[in-house]
Amino acid sequence: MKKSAVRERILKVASRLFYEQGYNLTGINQIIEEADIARASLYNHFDSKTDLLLAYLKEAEDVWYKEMEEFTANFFDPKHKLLALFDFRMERQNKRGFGGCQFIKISAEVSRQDLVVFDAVSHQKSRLKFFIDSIVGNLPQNNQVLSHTMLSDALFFLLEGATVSGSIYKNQESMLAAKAIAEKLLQDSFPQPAIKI
Amino acid sequence: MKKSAVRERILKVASRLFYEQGYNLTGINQIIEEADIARASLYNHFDSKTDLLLAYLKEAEDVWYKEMEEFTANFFDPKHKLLALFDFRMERQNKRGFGGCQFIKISAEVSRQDLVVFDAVSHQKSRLKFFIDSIVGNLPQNNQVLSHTMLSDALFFLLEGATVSGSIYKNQESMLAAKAIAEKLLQDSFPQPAIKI
DNA sequence: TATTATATAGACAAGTCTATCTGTTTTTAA
DNA sequence: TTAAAAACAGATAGACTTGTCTATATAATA
Repeated sequence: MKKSAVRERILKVASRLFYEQGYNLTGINQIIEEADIARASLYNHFDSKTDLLLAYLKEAEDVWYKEMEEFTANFFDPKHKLLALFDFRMERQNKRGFGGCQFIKISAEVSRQDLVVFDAVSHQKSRLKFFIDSIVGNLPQNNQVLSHTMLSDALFFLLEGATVSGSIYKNQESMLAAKAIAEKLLQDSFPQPAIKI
Repeated sequence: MKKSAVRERILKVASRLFYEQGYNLTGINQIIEEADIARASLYNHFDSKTDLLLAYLKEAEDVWYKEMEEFTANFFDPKHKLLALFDFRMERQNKRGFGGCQFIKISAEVSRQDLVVFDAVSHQKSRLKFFIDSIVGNLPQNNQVLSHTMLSDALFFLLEGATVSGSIYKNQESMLAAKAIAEKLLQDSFPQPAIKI
């Protein structure tokens, strides 16, 4: 079940262009030109531009999740594993010139009625949220300021908010600030004071 | 200095279409059709489609900020004023079918090199951030879990993250969760225990 | 009332877009 | 070596894009 090299080249070029200049601003002509393949080859591997978009989203999710798991696998302590998520996204955004989240970007480019695309996007987000939930579940029971449910939500929103903010200001300050907040939220609070009355 | 009614009609229709179906998926033809004006009239009031986009962003920022200030003006206590921000955005997103933030959406649709557009977007975000900063400054000095600087960042990221998340899942649960977190963060913590040693 | 500004309709240019099709060449596999 | 599969180049359809232009009609103003 070896995958076609042509197909992979198309997908690679399309992924880069969709991310860097937007889906709607990327034409089929540019893709076949930069991938250096025949027009018919593209339509042989993908039914339509929409089909190519869906393949891009699927591929992007697989790669994103795999890389994220690899990155955070170095950390065993739940607290540091969660904090590593901020480093992961910061590093990624640094590499990609602060273009923002691939999935959020696409969801902003397609029609609201495009349920298939929104499904693909929300699928990726739910997967990240589920990952966070599971790590938070391994934290010591409610030693934090927030309940586990709220902490999980908070970390998710901080990651998303900082990614978007960073993509607007084109810098990593947002993510650094978000990580600092997360660190505070993950701190043990209200330690029983070792005071004898 | 009365503004042209035609200009306003163009801007109103363009605003709706840009938001609901995206900037790139909205053609000049559809705008003049739905605004029921002549093509030449559009190009008399706006130099180009890009010019119309910039006018849209400016108008959107003015309206957004005005409505936000009106909404939160009912609250004097800084804590409740800050929490009202979450209600404001939730109400707005409810009305607009959870289409997400107007400014983030546009930033995802234009080329990265489009600095004029990115300036307009970051201007609106900075204005919101500044507003939050000023209210947080009125809170009792560091009675919260987070320092004022971090609290301000946290509230901003929670708002942005929850807006984006809500626009993907098309529901208000994200904003409700974000508000609940904000409530916790705004709570006075570490009250000096009335315990005598 | 005469003049100027603003609106109208609609043709048109010049280009882009996605997708299909024909026919040829190269690669793969039996 | 031969047959099938997959790549190629490139023309073409047909619809759509932004922006310009001409010419006419309406509305505001002096």
